[in-house]
Amino acid sequence: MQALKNKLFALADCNNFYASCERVFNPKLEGKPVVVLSNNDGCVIARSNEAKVVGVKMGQPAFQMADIIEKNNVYVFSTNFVLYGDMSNRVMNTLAQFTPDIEIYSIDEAFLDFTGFDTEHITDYAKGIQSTVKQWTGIPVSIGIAETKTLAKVANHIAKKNPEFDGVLSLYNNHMTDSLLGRLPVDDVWGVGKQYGKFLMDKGIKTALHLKNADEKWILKHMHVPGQRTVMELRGTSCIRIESIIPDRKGICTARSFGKPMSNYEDIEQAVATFAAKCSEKLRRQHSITKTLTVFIMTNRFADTPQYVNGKTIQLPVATNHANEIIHHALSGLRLLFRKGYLYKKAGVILSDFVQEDQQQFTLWDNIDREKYAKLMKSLDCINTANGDEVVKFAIQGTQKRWKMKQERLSPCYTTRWKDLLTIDVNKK
DNA sequence: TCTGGGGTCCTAGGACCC
DNA sequence: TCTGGGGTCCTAGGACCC
Repeated sequence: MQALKNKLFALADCNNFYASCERVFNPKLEGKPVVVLSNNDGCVIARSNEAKVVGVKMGQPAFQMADIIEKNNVYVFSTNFVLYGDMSNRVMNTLAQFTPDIEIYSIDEAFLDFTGFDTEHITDYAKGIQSTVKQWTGIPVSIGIAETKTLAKVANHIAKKNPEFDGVLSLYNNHMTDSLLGRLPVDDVWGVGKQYGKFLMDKGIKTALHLKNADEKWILKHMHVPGQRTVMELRGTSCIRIESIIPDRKGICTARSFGKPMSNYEDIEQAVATFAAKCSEKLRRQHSITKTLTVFIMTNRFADTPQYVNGKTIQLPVATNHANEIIHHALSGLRLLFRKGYLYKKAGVILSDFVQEDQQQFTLWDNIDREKYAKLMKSLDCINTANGDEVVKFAIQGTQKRWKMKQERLSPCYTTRWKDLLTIDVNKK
């Protein structure tokens, strides 16, 4: 493991990101409990602080909290990924102004390389970033600073949870570090999940400080290389660098639960064709072609009805990213999988085993005019990028979408759809 | 009635080779 | 009777992240 010398990292993380996005264009939500639900309006995936206070739990199924919602006037939203994606771009573009090297780690988080920055005034610098992001995008962020990414994560976590820090905390040369680590439960450390968290607790390693001081050999034995790296990082030795170039995906998956159970083959066929088309589009975006495709279908595992879960993996004769071929193979898999008489709840398509587009290997018997289809795909992507998803699509994808997910509480696409643009009455007081 | 979706990395173990 | 040792590749499964 190679240690990186004299590094300084910041982690900027948006507070309750999806809930905050809903608030930006809907000021009446300010100070009110707001929650955002997963696809299909299933579980809670984001909560404003006020929603946390009234007892809404992360991951809780929506139907189990009808009481809390009613009693506390909780505002509930379906996921609006178009809005969140656009807001994320705005936040990331703003953050990028403040460092030469940024790693967009997730939709609401970025690592910033602060190496070589003036450490004496680093907290003020971060406060400047925080207020700029708020002013330019309306999104509140918290920023943690430290010599390693893991410690920057810790700093961010503490800054977010303790109001006295105003959302910015630097652990660089901070004599409080160990006492703060001593108050942080071990499973709040980045890289320690549920399983390892429980395991460590059972062994008496209950806090981040315990983990920092744990025996390295023992950690290596039980938590392997990633665990060892976490311990090193807690000790201030940087092992995880900034990855500013987004690597190509090694697998691409599009899967959805249906809005209601489906038994009809044609409905599921339309859904699978749509997922396959979506996968191929993601694949083209990174200029890859795929050699392997998996299609799967399943019934509702929570329901008291006959269960069926199955998948089919297909090796493609020639690697491709053309929608027509990917759809064709997905549907031939589906035909083999489908059994009559079940109520299906979810289906999906997974692509794996990629090579670069320009490394295409043709076979002797390939009689498809690939150049022609490549042009077709280019036009298709062009039109859909300019005019919105699925403006042009394949007939097999259907127009009814009886399978479509439930989104009963969708907010407008304030920033990406002309008709959803807000109008402001300047005369009104 | 109602329970998300999309990724990554690492390890162990089996098959196979010389 | 006795059954090496080292390497690679692949896959399944388990852990993690958001």
